[in-house]
Amino acid sequence: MPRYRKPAGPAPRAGLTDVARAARVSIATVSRATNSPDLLDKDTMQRVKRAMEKLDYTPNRVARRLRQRTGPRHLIGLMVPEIENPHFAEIVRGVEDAAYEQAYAVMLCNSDNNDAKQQFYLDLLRAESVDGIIIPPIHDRDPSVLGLTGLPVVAIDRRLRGSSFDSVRVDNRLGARLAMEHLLARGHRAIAHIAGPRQNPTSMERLEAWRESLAAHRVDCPASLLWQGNNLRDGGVAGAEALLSLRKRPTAVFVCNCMMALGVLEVVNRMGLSVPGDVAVVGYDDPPWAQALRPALTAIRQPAREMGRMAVELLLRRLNSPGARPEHRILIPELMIRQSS
Amino acid sequence: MPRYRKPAGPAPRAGLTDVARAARVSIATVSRATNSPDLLDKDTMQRVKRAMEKLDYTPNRVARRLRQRTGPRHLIGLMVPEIENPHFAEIVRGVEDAAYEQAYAVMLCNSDNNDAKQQFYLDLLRAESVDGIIIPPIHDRDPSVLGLTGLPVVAIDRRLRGSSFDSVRVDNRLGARLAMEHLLARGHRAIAHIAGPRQNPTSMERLEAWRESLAAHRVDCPASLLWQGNNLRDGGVAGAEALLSLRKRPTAVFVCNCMMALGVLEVVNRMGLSVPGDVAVVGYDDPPWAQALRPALTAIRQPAREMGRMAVELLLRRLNSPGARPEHRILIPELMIRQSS
DNA sequence: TTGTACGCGTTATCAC
DNA sequence: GTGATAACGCGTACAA
Repeated sequence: MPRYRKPAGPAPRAGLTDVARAARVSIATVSRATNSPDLLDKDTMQRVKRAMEKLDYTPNRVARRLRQRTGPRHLIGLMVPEIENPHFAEIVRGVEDAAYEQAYAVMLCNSDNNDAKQQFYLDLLRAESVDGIIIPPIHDRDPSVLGLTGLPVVAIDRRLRGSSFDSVRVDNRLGARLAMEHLLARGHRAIAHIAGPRQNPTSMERLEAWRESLAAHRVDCPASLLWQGNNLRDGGVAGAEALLSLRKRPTAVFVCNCMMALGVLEVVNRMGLSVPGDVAVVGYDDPPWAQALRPALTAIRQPAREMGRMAVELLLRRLNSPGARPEHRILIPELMIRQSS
Repeated sequence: MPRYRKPAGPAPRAGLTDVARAARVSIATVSRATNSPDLLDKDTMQRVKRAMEKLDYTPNRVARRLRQRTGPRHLIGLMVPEIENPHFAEIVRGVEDAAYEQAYAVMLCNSDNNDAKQQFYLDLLRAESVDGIIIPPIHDRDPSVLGLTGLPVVAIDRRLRGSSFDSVRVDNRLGARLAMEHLLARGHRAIAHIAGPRQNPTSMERLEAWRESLAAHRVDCPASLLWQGNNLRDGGVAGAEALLSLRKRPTAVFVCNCMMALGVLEVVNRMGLSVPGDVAVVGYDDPPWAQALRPALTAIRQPAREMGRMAVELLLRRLNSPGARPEHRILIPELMIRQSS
C-alpha cells in the first residue's frame, strides 16, 4: 500500500501512464509515438493515437524540459527595455512570429533599462531552463549579459562588445547619416540633435554619426546644439524647449528615437512654430503614427520585426550547431521622407 | 557502476544535491532552507547558505513546477490579440509590473484574434503548467476560453458571457457615451461611427452606446453613418474614405480604437479637410502620440496598465482561495478633450 | 519492435 | 531539527 498520498491538484491531466494503460502498451512506446514515430509499428501507433485523443493527452512541457538535457526545450527568453516603446513592441512581434512557427514559447521580461531588474530576470530565465536568451544589452559591455555563459545568447538591436554571441542589429550610423545627408541637402546648416542616454550604444552611434556628418560637410557643430535626452517623451520635451529657445535657433532637429520625437512635436506645436518652415524635424523609428502626424514625420525606418525573426533564427541555428562561428547580421535602415523636413 | 550515461548538457548548474554535499546535510534540509527557513537550526542554516553562495545555487524553477501540485508555480500565461496595439502593450506592462513584484514569470502569447492560434497557445499554456491565464476573449462566448477548466482564468478588457471567471474591464458604454455627449454638446448631429469587428464585444458595446446616445437625443442615425472596420489602421482609412465622401458628410466621427483613428486622420489630412472645422474626430484609447497630433486628438482614456495589474491581483487572489465568488472589476474611462473636437 | 528502469531537480511525507 | 525517500511526467539507454 502507498505510504504517499496524492495531494489535491487543480487540474489532473492525463499523462503517459494513462495513455499507456489505455492503449495496452508501455509508457516508452507512448513517448516514442510523439518523439520518434518511425520506430513504431503501424498498428501500435494507431492504438496509441486513439488513446491519446480519447484522453485528450498533451505532453507536459515542464516534465519534458526537466528531462531533456540535450534536445531543445522549446522556450525562449526575451528581454525588452520597455514594451510600450513601439520599436520594441515590433521586435517582440517578430520574435513571437518566428517562435510560434517552431512551437516555441516566449517568456517576456521587461528590464526598464534597469541593471538590477535585468539581472533578476536573467537569473529567472536560467532557472527556467530556457533554450536561449534574446536581449538588447543595456550598454556596450553589459556585464550581466556578458556573464551569460553556457547558454545561447543573441544580442539584438544594440551593440555588445567583447562577446562571442550572435547578434542582429540595424546600422545606426547609416541611419543617422541618411537623416543628416537629407537635412544637409535641404540646405540646413544649424542641425541640432536630441540624443539618447550616454550608456545606450545605439544612441551613441547615432550621435557620432551626427557629428561626423556635420564634420564631413565642414559645418560647425557647437555643443549648444546637442541635447542629451532619455529616450522618453519628456526627454524630447525638455530637449526641444532648450534647443528651440536658443538665441540662434537651429533650423532642423534630428531626434534619436520616436518617443522623444513625440515630445519635440508637442513643444513645436505649443510654441506655434511651423514645420518644416521654422524648424525641420527628422525622427528615428517609424511607428504607425508617423504618417498621421501633421505634417507627417520624416523618419528613419528600421526593420524591427525582421530583426526579431532573425534573432530567433540565429538562436535556433546555434542550438543545432553550438560550435559554429558567431554570426553578426546588420540590417539596413531606410529614410522615409515626409512633410516634416 | 552506472548503466546510464549523463548526456552532454549545455549548462551543468548546481542542484540541491551539490549544495547538500557541500554543506554536509541532506537535500531535504537544503530544500527547507529556501522554503521553510524557520524550521532550520540557525547553525545549519549558515552552513547551507554559505554552500549555496559558493556554488551559485538557484532553485530550478522547472523541477519545482513539476513537483509542486499545491503551491504556486510562479508562472502566468498572458494572451494578447496584438502586441503592437498600444492598448495591449500597456496591459502587458501592467501585468509585468505586478508579476515582477511577486517574482512571477510571464509567458506571452499573441493570438492575432485568430481562434486556431489562440487555441494552440492555450493548449501550450496548460502544458506549461501555468498558475493561471489572463486573456481578452476573442468574442462574447469564446469557446476556447470557456473550455478552460480547472485553471484560474481572468478575462481582461473584453466581456465574456456564461463563465464564472474573474474579470477586469473598462466600462465601454460609459466611454462611448462620454465621447458622444461631448460631441452632441458641441452641437454635432451628424455623428458617424467607425466600429470594430462584430465579434469583438468591446466594439459592440461602443457601437450600441453610439446608437443609444443618438436615440437619447432624438437624433437621426442612418445606417450610412456606420462603418464596420477591423480595428487596424487600414480599417480606419477605408471607413474615413467612405464616410467623408458621403453626399451628406458627417460633421463628426467617433472612432472605435486608436489604430483606426490613425487611419482616419491620414484620410482627413489627405482630403485637405480641417479638423475640427470640417469634421470633428474623437478616438478611443489614449496612446502617447494622441497629444502630438495636430490638432491633438480628443480621446477616451482607459486605465490599461491598471487593468493589467488588477488582473494579476485577481489571479493570485483566486490561487489562494479557489472557492471564492467570482469578482468583476469595472474601471472608469475618462474623456480627454483636446483640439480635434 | 517493445518493455524495463533510471534520472532530471525538486517538494512533501514519514520516521527518527 | 534532520534524513531518507517516494513522486512529479517524461526521454532514453539497454535488455528482450
